[in-house]
Amino acid sequence: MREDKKEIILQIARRLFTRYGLKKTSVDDIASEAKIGKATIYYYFKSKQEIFKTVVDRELAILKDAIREAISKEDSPEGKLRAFILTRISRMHELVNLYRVTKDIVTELLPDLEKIRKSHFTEELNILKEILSEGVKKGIFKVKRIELTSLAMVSVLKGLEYPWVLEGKPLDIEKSVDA
Amino acid sequence: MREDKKEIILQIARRLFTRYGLKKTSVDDIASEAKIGKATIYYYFKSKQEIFKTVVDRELAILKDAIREAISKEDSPEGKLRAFILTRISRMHELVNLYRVTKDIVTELLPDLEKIRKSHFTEELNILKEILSEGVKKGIFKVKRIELTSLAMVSVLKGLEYPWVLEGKPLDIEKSVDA
DNA sequence: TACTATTAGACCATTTTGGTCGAATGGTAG
DNA sequence: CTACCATTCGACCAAAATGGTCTAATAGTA
Repeated sequence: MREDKKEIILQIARRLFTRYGLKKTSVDDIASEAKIGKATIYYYFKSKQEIFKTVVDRELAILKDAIREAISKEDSPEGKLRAFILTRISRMHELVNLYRVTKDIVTELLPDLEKIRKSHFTEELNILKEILSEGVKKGIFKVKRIELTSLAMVSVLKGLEYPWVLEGKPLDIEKSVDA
Repeated sequence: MREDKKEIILQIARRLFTRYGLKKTSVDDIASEAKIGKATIYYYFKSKQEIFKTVVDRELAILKDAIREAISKEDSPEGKLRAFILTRISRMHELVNLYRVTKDIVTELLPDLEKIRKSHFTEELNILKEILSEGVKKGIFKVKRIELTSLAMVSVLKGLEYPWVLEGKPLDIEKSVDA
C-alpha cells in the first residue's frame, strides 16, 4: 500500500509539474487532485522540492529507456542516430516545464537538479558514442575523435531545448530532424 | 500608441491565460513578461478579470471567424458541416484553459462569462442552421426541425469540450470527427 | 511653460503557500 | 482485547505571493 500511495502522488505531481512547472504547482493542488490531505503528502515526502526532484529523475530515466528502445529497433548506425535524435527531441517536448526552473529557486534547487541532469547527460553521451563507434567501424561515419564529437552533439541537442523546443513553435519534428 | 500598449498586454495575457488559466496567471506575470510595471497594466485595465474577459471575448470572435472561413471554402453542405465541427474542435483545444474557471471565482465572474459564451453560442447556432438549411434544400440532409436539431448539435459540441477535449487525450481529431 | 497622458516603484490588505503538529483512525502481532 | 505502530488529516503558522492603489516622476505636446 505504501508504495501505491507514493506512486499515486508522484503520478499526479508529474502531470501538474509538466503542465504548470514547479512554481505554479502548489502542494495543495497535488493533494486535492489526489483527494488526500496535504499533510499526508508530507508523510511520504519531506518537501515539495523532493517530489519535484523525484519526478524529474524518473522522467529522465524513462526518456533514456525510450531512446534505448528506439535505437534498438534500428539496424544501421544512421538509423540509430536518427532514432536517437528524434526520440529525444519529441519526448523532451513535454518535459520542458520540468526544466524551466524559475529564477528565485535556482540557487537552492539547481545543485541537485544539475546532478540529475548531469547523470542523464552522461547516459546519453554513452549511447551516442556507441552509435558513432559502430558507424565508424562499419565505415559509414567518418569521425576522428569520437569522444569529442559525441560530446559536441549531445551538447548541441541540449542547447536546442531552449530556443527551439522551449518556444513551442509549431514544427514538423521529423522533417526538421532529417534536414 | 495607446492601443498598441493595450494590444501588447492582451497578447501576452492571452498566451499566459491559455497556458495557465486565470487563477494561475498573476498580473505580475503579465507585467514582467511585457517588461512593464504592474501599475501600468492597471492604467489600461481596471482589473485582472477585465483583462480575462477581454481575452475570452476576442478569442471566441476569432474562433467564429475561423469557422466562417473554413466553411466558406467548402461547397457541399456535408463539407461545410464537417469543416464546422473540425474547426471548432481543433481550435477549442487551445482555448480550454480559458474555460476552466476555478470554483471560487465562479460566482463573481461567471455571469459576465456566460454572457460572452451565450453570444458565441448563438453565433454558432446560426452558422449551423444555415448549413443544415442548405443541406435540406439540396436534398442532402433530412432534418425535420432545423431549429431543434441545430440546437442539439451545438449543445453536443459544447458538451464534448469537457470529457473529451479537456482531458487532452491523444487522438486523431480528423479521423474521430469523420467517424 | 504649463498641462495632460503615461509609467512605475513603493506600498497595503488579503489570500495563498510550504510546512508542522497533535489528535484520530486503523490495522495487526501478541 | 490490548498495545503498538503506521497512516491520515484538520487546524494551524509564518512567510511569500497577489490583486490592487497611490504618488511622484517622466514624456510628450499645445
